[in-house]
Amino acid sequence: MARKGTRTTATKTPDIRTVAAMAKVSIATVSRTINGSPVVSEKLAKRVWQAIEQLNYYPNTHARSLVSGRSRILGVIVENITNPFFPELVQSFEEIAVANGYEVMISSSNSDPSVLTNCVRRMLERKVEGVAVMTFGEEEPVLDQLANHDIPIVLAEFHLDDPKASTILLDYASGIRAAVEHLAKLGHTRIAFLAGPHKLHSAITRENDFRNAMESASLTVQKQWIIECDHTLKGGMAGFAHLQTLEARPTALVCSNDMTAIGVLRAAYMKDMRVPQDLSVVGLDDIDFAEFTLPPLTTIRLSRTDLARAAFEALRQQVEQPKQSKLEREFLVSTSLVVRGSTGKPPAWA
Amino acid sequence: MARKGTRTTATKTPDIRTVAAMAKVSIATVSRTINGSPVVSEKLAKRVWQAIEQLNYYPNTHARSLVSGRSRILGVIVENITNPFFPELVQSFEEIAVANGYEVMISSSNSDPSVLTNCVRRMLERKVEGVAVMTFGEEEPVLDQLANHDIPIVLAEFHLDDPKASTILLDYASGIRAAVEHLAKLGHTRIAFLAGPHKLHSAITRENDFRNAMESASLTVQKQWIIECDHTLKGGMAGFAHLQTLEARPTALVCSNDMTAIGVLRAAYMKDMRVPQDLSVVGLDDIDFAEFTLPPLTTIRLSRTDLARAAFEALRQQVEQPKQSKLEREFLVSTSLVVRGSTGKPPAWA
DNA sequence: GTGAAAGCGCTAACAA
DNA sequence: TTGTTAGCGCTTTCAC
Repeated sequence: MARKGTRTTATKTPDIRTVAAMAKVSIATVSRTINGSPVVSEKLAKRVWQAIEQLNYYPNTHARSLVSGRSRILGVIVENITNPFFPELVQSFEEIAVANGYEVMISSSNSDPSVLTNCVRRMLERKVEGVAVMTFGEEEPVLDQLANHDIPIVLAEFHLDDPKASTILLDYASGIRAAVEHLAKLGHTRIAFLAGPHKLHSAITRENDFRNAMESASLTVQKQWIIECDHTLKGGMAGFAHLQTLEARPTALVCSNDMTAIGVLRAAYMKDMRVPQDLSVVGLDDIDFAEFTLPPLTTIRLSRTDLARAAFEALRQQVEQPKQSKLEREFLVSTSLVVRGSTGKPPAWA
Repeated sequence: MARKGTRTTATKTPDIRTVAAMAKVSIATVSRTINGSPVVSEKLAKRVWQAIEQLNYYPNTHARSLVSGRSRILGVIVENITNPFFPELVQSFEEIAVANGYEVMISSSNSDPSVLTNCVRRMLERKVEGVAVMTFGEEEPVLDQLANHDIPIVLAEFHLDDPKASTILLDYASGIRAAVEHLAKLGHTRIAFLAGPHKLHSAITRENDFRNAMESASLTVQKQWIIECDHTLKGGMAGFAHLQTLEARPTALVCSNDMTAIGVLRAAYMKDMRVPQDLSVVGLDDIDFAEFTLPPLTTIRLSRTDLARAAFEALRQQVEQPKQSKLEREFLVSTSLVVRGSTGKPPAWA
């Protein structure tokens, strides 16, 4: 094989045998060298690495996975990668995973159970070693599928009573409290909350956290100022419009997510209301775009990097040294306030 | 890894033998059934599918790839998935690929050659059947790597003289011409262009297309109104600021990308200039956020769906029936104008 | 420390 | 039409 001056002729892709032949060792030695086995003598290892380089050889991961039983692939399921919340999450997860020698398989569920089922199937076929389900409330359909296969799984805000399953808890309370305190310090007392859809577990949590934060700040929550929106731009616009119909109006607004806040910004702009002079607005998530709105959005940051790190850590632990204790399978990700330009003192009339 | 006859306890994940045993057929029949071979009798096929379902069996793609020599994985390299241009591209590509029985491996180069090299290596190890390099101008480092491995590759706006390489050409001209005509029709004659960094091939193309469009519209291009920015928000703000220092000012602005336009929007807002009353602004890309700016951005849409479709098609053709002709390896993606709220009549003073 | 050889789960000849 | 069998490229005993 190693004949004829090892130039890049139109030969076949080199395999472990090609390397072994060129380095004049057995394929076992090549394998050991690649996998960093300490028993290989330096001399042979050097020859092997040289051959590998010269042949431009890459080990075939399929063969590797097949024989070792480990694919070193982790799956990530998000609701939709075009939702601005997810790209950064995916990116961080991938970086961490790759740095730790894992490959990542990404899929969007598009909030469609059949799509979800299908992408879990694909992941199972590729023999992923663990799956991070970052869909925030559409988990049910995959649970059985995954659990049946005894694969480690980590869920955001969802508890699964299975020793292979971990949970990531999001601590919205701290960020929401910081937001309310920030507003209170500016002089606001009339604070409204544009909630998310009540079918979402996380939306309800956020709303409750808001109530608690108000109480902590000795502020009164007006029932009519808590409005259920739907986490979209249009929802935010509608929420704002509804608030405008009220006799008594708030001077500040905390929104259950950034898109809602951006909707408020737009609706206010169209009504010639100035933010923050006439109305202060706070978002939640800190999507990349929050910094580019007019004015830049003050928001409660939910760090996607932290979330990704927690998800990866949860999975790795389960893969490498399964934790029996339920507590050990729980991870907490916190939130924090990012003050930008959409909050200020309340208007004079208030 | 001792072989223990054909055990079939519920503990281990079922393999093709398990299915064969349960369906009382040979593993070849199971394989044929799964792969839709027409020779299998209905009766046996039914038994096989039943066993598959009952066992919750998923074929192991690693074994499949190994023996068939086909991984059915396509690689996509983007510059950075958190760049708003890419998520939709990735999403579309994945949808199309999955619908056609391919899996997708996504990687970000982060504009770092060593990261890029590393992710190509990982793709090669996973034996991808083709790679779409959507980095728009950072291709060089991967070219040799990929070309040496004789793998189909498709590049955006980059020609590679290799029978395995296809190119996607982006027709900015049509969209830019539409934008200039739209502006001209509104009454603008004083139109500036905030260009991208000249090191980017595509930025220069866009600038030239703008000049041509102006000429076609019988409008004069003022040299001082063509400003090299850097495709970022800050760059757009700086470009706007520079324009303000000029004696003669434009009434409308075409930007080389959306982020630049958004920077202009912000800078104008801070200077209390109203868009579009005082200044009309046009972007390019139509990132998801363009529709959420204040005012919503009129922009030249570069369809990521079309781009994804072209990239997949190029790859598939090369994988399934390689095209020799250079022309057949070229794909064109066009652009179009999306009129929103950031363009209007020129101000009275003009 | 090194090599020979037995499979990992599957597909594709080739037989029957 | 169905079954038998030889590998795909690699890791991992087990000898030496």
